[in-house]
Amino acid sequence: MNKKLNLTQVAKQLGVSIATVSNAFNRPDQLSAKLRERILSESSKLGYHGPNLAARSLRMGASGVIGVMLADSLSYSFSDPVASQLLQGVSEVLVDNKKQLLLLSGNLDSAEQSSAESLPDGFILYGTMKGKSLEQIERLGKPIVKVDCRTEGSHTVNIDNEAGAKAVALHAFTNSLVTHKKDINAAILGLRLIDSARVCRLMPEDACIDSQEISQSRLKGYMQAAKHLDVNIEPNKIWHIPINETTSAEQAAREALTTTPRPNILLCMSDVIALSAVRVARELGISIPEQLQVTGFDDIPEAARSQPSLTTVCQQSIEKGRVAAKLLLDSISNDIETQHIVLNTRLVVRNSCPD
Amino acid sequence: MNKKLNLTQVAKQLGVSIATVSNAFNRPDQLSAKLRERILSESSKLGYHGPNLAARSLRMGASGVIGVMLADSLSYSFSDPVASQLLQGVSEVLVDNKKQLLLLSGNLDSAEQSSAESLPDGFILYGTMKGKSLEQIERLGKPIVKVDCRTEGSHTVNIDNEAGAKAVALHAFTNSLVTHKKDINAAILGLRLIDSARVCRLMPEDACIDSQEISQSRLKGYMQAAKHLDVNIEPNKIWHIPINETTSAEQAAREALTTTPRPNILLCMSDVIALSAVRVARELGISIPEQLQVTGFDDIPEAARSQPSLTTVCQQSIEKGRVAAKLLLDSISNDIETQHIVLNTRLVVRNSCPD
DNA sequence: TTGAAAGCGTTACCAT
DNA sequence: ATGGTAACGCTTTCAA
Repeated sequence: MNKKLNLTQVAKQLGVSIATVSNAFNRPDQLSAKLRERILSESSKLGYHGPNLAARSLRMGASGVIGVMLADSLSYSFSDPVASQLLQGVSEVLVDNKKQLLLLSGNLDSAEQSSAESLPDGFILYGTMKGKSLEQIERLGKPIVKVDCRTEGSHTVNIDNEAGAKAVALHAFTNSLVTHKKDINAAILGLRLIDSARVCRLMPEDACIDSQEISQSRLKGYMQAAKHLDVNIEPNKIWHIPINETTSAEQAAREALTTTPRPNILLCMSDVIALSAVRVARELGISIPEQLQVTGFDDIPEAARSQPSLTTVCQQSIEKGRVAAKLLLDSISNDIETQHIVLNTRLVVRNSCPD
Repeated sequence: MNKKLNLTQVAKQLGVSIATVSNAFNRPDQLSAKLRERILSESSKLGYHGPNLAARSLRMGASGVIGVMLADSLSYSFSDPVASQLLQGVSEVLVDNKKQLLLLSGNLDSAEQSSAESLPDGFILYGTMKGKSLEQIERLGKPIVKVDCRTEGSHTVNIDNEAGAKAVALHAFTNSLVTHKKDINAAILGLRLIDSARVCRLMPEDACIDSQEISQSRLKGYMQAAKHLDVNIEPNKIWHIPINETTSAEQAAREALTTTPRPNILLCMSDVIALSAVRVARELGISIPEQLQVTGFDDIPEAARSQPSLTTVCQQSIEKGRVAAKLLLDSISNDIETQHIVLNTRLVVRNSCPD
């Protein structure tokens, strides 16, 4: 087996012209079907499986590779159910369209990405980028679709966080008033509300900060529901959790559930947080939903499986990925005008907060 | 902003030589630190963020990109907790070493991958590839590390499936005999034991087939434990589940738990299956662990969180990914001799099958 | 530090 | 269908 085989050598071996071999791979219409068949099968036998990507993309200015840049570290993203679902949707569409998937993390210092940003024909940016990677990518002038990040200049795909949060809070509140006939004492377990690496409660001045769009929208939705029913939620009933993982979430839940008077409603900004809260409640001997109602956000698969199953807001993460990928592919090939897509959310009522 | 900027133009703009700019990016030692600083910052200002990957890798024959090829579809892999954990470990190491991650799926028909296989400097192959993609990749002559797939020619990273399965089965069996003082009536919910797309029981002749190495090893482990305690498990007590997802798993569990006499031990070849079985048991009003012991395999995060939590075999998926990635990087730079790494498993005893 | 030039594998265009 | 050739952007070598 020859280690390196290129078009020229293959053409020589097969006794045809170099252009013809190239055409066999790229433009079926430029030669007879028979010859094409022969070239394809023979060259495969020789160990040549198609044009070298680097050379081809250097020449053509396009690679067939799509870059997905994640605001958090790659490694964390794989462990996050919501990011995984997004990637699931994205990869579905990319595979269907024979595009490759290059994963980039947006939290790297600088030119740490070796220079891989130059390869993809377009980018999906998930979350809000911190460093200068965003700027670098934008300057490439290639199509970009941003997901879960509001912005003017690029295509965006978002969900209606505010409406979703409002709906689930309203459900919990009215449920408490009507079914359980008791006063509402709600706490909020919030995700990334302020810029701090620690679990902590908000201060009065934090309540109006616009740190991370998504969480602020959800908070706004909760607050609208509260206002609607004349419920009061003090800043010190709102926890900030820096990262969507069980350890931080459990800590916050433990703090929240050991304050007096103890909250009887826990509005959680993610399912991971809510499931952690349910676990802490069980540890503390608090019964759900009699003594405590817990709501989530996202509707990750585990929310339906867990016991008690979780009342939450379905945000269609997989579909979000599909939509983003389709939009990107479309704008790579068609030069369309900037789109801002907003997907609906849906309230999913389950045991942790039943009717 | 100029859309396309290359080394030559940048050099011209900065009034230095093209070689010097190249050196600024690739060989800090070839010029003064001061000049380098200036070039880096100035060129970034101009909108040039480093050499074009296609050109660079064409010239150098190396791209800094690592390909991870998954035997199942990309989209499925993102939904599978074990695959996600592997990717988590892999990406950790790759990021640390400033390598990029290109995802490829191994179940595509043929040259569907556009030709992206030519880009990576090396490959991690996860699972047993079906099509000819494997062959194609092997012919590239680039370093390959195979994970969860036994083979001679390449580096491999595996776990000791047999020992793990034997340990967990022994635990369940002795637990039943000693703690619950009852006879053992065990069924096995197996993953991909035969080549069929449907949930079904094994036939006597299936029991000795070598379809998919991993599952066969686990089956062998279970059988050794059974033999050791003089327990008999007929082929019709062994279910085949074609894919590691809850729907198939629930169906198999339902079948198994409605046979008479009803099994009091369910040995499941994955945690996803075991958690499904636990759910079905609850639906059917079967109490765990009194009436039924369920064991899993993998130790995915949800196994610890679920209620009842799951007795299982920890296979260190994240670490497996790390090890594979390190081995690959090592063999890319050092030309080492073929290694076959086997990671240990560990029995994790929890509520579904307590002491 | 520099300028010049070769060459990585491809595609696209030309005239044949 | 072919053979020839320029160009894609880069790295590397060599002599200056």
